[in-house]
Amino acid sequence: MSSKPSIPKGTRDFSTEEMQRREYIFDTIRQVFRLYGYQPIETPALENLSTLLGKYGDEGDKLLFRILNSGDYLSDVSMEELLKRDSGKLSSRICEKGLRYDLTVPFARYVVQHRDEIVFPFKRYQIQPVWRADRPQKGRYREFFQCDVDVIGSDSLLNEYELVRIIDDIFSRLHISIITKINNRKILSGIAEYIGEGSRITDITVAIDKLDKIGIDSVNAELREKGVSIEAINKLQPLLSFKGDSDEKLSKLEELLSLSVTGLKGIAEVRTLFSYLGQAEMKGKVELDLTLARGLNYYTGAIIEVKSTDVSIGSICGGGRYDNLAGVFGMEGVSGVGVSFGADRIYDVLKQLDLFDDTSISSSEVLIVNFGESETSYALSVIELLRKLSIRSELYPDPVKLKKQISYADSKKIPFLIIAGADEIQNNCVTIKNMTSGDQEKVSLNELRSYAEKNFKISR
RNA sequence: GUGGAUGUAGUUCAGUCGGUUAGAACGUCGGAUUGUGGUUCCGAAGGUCGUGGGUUCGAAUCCCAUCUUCCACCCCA
Repeated sequence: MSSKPSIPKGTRDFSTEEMQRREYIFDTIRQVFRLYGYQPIETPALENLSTLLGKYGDEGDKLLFRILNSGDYLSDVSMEELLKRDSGKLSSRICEKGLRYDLTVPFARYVVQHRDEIVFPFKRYQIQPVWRADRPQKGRYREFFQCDVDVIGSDSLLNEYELVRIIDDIFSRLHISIITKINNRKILSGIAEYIGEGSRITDITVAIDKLDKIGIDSVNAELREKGVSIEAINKLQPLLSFKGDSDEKLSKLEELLSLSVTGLKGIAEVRTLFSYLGQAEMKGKVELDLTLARGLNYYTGAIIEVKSTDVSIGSICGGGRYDNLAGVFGMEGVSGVGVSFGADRIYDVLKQLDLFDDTSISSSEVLIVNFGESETSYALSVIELLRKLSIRSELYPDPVKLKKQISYADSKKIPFLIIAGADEIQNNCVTIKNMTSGDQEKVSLNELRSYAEKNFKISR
């Protein structure tokens, strides 16, 4: 009966080592968010399904984890409904809550719900797990952490600029080289208008989003399958094969889309954004990518996606501007823009590139050897002193063999050992062993404080 | 949700055609060394062969189901 315990598919335990690395990622991201003036909020893991459903398209609705009502959840369901076995309908009768699917929709809900308390423009960040009932793969989990930054209540393109700047700042601090791809939903609308298929923008963008992956012929085949006319597809071809830098692409676009008000507006927005970015000292590359569409149907302006140049793992950060999201919750005319960092994928990238600095992940700076009852009070006075100096220290809890205590320090990468046995106590000193070099020296209690301040790392 | 691969000690992996007691390396633990780790030497422990059924005199090996992980779609961080 006692089978090994396990955790649900696509979820993970994080070891102490992994957590220290993850916290390094979260800390880096959080520091940068704060540096740019964003403030944290949190929202519940559970949302009402009415908040979540219909915001991510049909596909998204399928991937929502639904939570069974508590108590006698079938009490209101008739036998007739049960016998119909319509699981879609039935689930809406017996589930009224779901796990959040991303942080943007709960944020929109938060903004609408707290509109009277919020000072606009509202700059917030949010670092929390989200859940998707997706089939797991590498870099794809059912529970994963997103780190969102958004500013809501401002139309200014300075916000887009700021987000791209944050992206560059974070990834350069993490030493990940990236390419930030930028597009604009208005340009995509313009293109759809230009080829005479204005109403099919979603089908068109989803298809051309795959250009990189499946090639131009397959994209055209998919468009035809979706019912886009051959004439329109032919008209689209030159746009898909634009060459040159972002400026050149924009100029060519401007000619082609000269009759589309929306398209021209998108071009102007991208131009402005690139002119801001031109003044910044950026580490990573930024480019206009007309094939960047992204699935989410709420983007209305800028679309942003970040990829690692060294590891292929899908996007590690993505986002854009959404004018209508708060409108879904009854608050019109409030525009927002934001991006989301995928902490778990960033972890995978750092891991694969061997970029974690594991030298700083020891639990303690100093281990004090435990010799037994009669030496304990001496050891305790030493550890009190060290901790007062903000030096991470631990006393080995059991008086086991010295060999064992030293190998404990070794395997936990603790850099210093303090040995205080009968000899040291008699001479009012301690023996300090440097675990890296193997050297050891005697230091008197009087000098311990200055020795510690000089040689031991102080924890923040 | 569709299609395909995978699973053997804590870890990475061997395991012949279905045949006796399932092996190795690393790691762990003990000893050589009663106050000195990371090197060396000696020794030991550790397995329901993912799980459940089936075929067979006999199954890690063949068949079915199921779960996990991974891959390609779909979609996405």
